[in-house]
Amino acid sequence: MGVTLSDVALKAGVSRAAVSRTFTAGASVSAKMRARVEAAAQELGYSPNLLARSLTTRKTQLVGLVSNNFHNPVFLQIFDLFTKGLQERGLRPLLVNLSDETDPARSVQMLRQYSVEGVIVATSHLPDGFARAFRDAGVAVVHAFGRPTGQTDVVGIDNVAAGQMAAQTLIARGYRHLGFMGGPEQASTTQDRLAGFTAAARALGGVVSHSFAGAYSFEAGRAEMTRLLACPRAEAYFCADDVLTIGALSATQAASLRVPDDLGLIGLNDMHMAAWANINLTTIHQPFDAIVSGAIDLMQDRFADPTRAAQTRLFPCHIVDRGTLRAPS
Amino acid sequence: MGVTLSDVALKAGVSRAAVSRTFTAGASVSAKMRARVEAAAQELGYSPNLLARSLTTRKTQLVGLVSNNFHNPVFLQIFDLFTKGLQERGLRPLLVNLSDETDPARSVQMLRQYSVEGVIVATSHLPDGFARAFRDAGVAVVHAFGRPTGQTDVVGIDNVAAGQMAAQTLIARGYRHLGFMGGPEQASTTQDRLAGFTAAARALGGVVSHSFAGAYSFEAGRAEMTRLLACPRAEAYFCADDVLTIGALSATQAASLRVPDDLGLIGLNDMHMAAWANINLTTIHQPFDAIVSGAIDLMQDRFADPTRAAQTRLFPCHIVDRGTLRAPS
DNA sequence: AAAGCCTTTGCCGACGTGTGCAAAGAGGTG
DNA sequence: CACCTCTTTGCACACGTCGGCAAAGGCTTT
Repeated sequence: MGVTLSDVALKAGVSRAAVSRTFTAGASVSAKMRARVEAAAQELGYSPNLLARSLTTRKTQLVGLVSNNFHNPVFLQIFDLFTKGLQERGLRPLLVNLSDETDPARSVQMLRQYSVEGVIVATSHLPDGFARAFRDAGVAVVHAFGRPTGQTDVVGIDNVAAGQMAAQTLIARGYRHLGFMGGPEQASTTQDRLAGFTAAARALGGVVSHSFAGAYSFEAGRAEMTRLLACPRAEAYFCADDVLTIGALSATQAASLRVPDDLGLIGLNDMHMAAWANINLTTIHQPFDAIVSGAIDLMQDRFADPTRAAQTRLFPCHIVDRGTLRAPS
Repeated sequence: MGVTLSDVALKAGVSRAAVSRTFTAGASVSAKMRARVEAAAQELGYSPNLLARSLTTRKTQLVGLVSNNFHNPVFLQIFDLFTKGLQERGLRPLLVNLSDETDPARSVQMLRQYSVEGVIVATSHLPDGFARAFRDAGVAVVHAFGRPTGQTDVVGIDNVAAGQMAAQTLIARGYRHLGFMGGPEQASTTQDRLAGFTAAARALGGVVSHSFAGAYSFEAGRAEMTRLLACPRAEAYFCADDVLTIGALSATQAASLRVPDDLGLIGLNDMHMAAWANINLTTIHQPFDAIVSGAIDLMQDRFADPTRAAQTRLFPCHIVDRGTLRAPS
């Protein structure tokens, strides 16, 4: 257990440097030497210790993958894409669960202790000082699904535009009294989507009301819609997240209202579940694959040039028509 | 960037060893020295490089968290529990997505190169030679949700017993013609649940048929149930996974059958979604928290004693009654 | 065959940290 | 004050790897 460079060198009867060179890309080794070393390595089952290597190369290939939302099913898709994308590029994700109890500062310190080269934060809300702490330490940090600040690399969608798109779609389908159901009020995604939605709806002659669910979760969406249905209600609602929308849909069905005839619903994300036949949500598709690979690209760009200015990459969304909105009139 | 032991030692005017000792638990340092070093470290923003440390201590605190199922929403719950549990104990999960394209052998090599101390495989099917490769390398490996083999540490449930429980429950509710819908036929979980289900049902005078869905997914469950409903059907089905059950439920509703009056359904897992009001699945609860912390315990036990015999820990399940099965007669 | 060039090889000193060992210091006892 | 013991400190080496440097080797050219 734990066969090293020296063991291989000894076995092959060559210097340790020769072995090192056969395992480092772009080093000068003759074919004969390479074959000899590889034979010995094979026999001993050697492969280089990446942690020891990182000590001299200063490259760990380690990346922090940080999220605080392990409840919204959409994040499983996101983790899937990130892990695959990182693996393809030879990077290794160190997964950090930044749930409410855990102190962000501790996570920052931990990731620095492990010499991660980059950090991807997949959260709508970036904890205070989080990005700065990494920047100061020379660690590339990319905020996926965040709000552009000019200070940090951000990849995601234009949430204001997404809100506008929702409003335009509802108006185009003949709804006039519109409602917005957000997630937590302080979430930047909620704020931006609301701003775009309200502005566009008013510009098109719509009437808008809004409210917030306590979390981006099924239960919160269901509870909030249950509350809304007790009052005079809008004709259609834009819910700022699919899982929220599914909750709202459930409340609507419980109230024996028919969707989309009695009430229209449009979500945002187009997570896999939105396409399930018993859910069948009309929703705004968020291009997760583009966002994820864009985030990794941006991180690698920063590896190459740590001093470049912060960059923002926003990808366009589009409507996916299913069963919770009536057809265009 | 990258302040080291030497920097702190220089600043504090002490030896490097003194600094090292202030940051290693259980080392002999006077209070005065500790204060002095900590002040210097604080000022410089020093914290020890864990990768360099691991070179001498041979402890990385790194753990591989391996899964091949990033589609079943239940795994988000599982990742949540694992990341929290590992973090609490000072261990760091390196997340590996073992999807079909990626070669298991490469993942093994990668994890060994990063000197992980342990590997948790959260999959019903363990790739061939996976466990052995780690054992040979002296890496603790625990198979969560696996089938006991005696070769590897396994934590999970008794799937045969779970199948029996499903059968007993259906019989007790007055169903007599029973169906089993598994996931992929070669999955050990499917095989064991089927075996238990069939044996118990027959012992109680039930009549059993069975079939398999192509995957543990909504679409596969829906497709398989759609097929089943075209033939003479059973009175109630045990679906070997909640997400499969939800697919089956969707197919049943599409066929305008009422659940549980026309058809009974029971799932397995009791994932969060099973409790959603518009799903409301009667299902067998799998105690994920116990399984996850049991898996971490077993891994740490093996850190302490690498030579101990392989151990199996199975936790009991229980029925959670909701809306897809009629009440006991 | 000698000279010149380019490739390949080995030596040695990093990288940032832990730890055994011996020296130095502190504190108590006679 | 001398002696002993226990704690604290510093020195030096080790962990597994990379890479600069110079020596050695191979090949072509004159």
